[in-house]
Amino acid sequence: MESKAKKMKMTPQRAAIIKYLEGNTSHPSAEDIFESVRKKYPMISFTTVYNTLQTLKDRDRVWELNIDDERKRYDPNVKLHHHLICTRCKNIVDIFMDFQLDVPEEEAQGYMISGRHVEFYGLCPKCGKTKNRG
Amino acid sequence: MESKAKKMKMTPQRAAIIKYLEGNTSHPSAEDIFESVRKKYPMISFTTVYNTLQTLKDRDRVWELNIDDERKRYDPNVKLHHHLICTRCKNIVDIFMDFQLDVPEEEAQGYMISGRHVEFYGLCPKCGKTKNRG
DNA sequence: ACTTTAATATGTAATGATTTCAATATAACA
DNA sequence: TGTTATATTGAAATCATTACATATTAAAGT
Repeated sequence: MESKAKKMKMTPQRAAIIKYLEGNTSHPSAEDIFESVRKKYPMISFTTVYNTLQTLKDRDRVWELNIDDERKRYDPNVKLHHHLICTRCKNIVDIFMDFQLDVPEEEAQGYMISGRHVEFYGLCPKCGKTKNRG
Repeated sequence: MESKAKKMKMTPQRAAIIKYLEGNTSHPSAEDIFESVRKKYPMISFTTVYNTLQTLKDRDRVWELNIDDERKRYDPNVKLHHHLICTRCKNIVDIFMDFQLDVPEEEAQGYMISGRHVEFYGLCPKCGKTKNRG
């Protein structure tokens, strides 16, 4: 059984992926990670990227975001925060605000709520300026 | 150019899809819609389901949700509300609460925010009871 | 009712992200 | 240094969704 504490075997590929993610606020996709790590490890495979992401997810070291409708995005910051995505270019930024998000019993319909995430949609400064082109 | 007001041609297939969606709070996937409508219209194609959903989206008559990491889900209720998903069985229920979700200028980083959506994660009553099986 | 026409339905093929699989390689630890 | 469980790789498979070409039809006007 997987657990957060379980040690993970370190490999150069994993180290490179972890290093790329460390402090990264760009919310990269698997492909972004692959392309970046590939510069240093040309032989790395997509499967390794996905495997490593799964391993990190299992250990709560990375957060898989579904906010982008085209692909999954990954966030190494697993502390509670929220996101704002540009609906045009899909750029994502962090929102560190502590919203009051309590759901009254009767609204929760018997669910045991364990997580909450606010998604904001809008246009980034760049896309906001070029609304009518592209 | 598409617009919310633009009339859409009505066909039996579309009528069936719309009827299925009307008042539907199950947040169906495209496949759910396809399987349901197929009972009455065995010849309907998946493409028609997706085309119709696109048409309805363009007219803001349906909301495409990315909350389920496996597939897109559709909600005919386009009035602002939020969602709670069971992380095990992916059942989704509506949360009608008016949270205060204002983002201060400096947090918005120049984005023009146009939408907001709170996603809650948890276990539904049924899955909560069977945590350790399956 | 009949025509016209743009919009829609269909089936099939293509796409793109993600997963599976079998064979090979290697980190960790005795 | 040898053993072994775990990771890496590349190729193929899967699954949701989209694109495309052809046939059909709703809608609007005659």
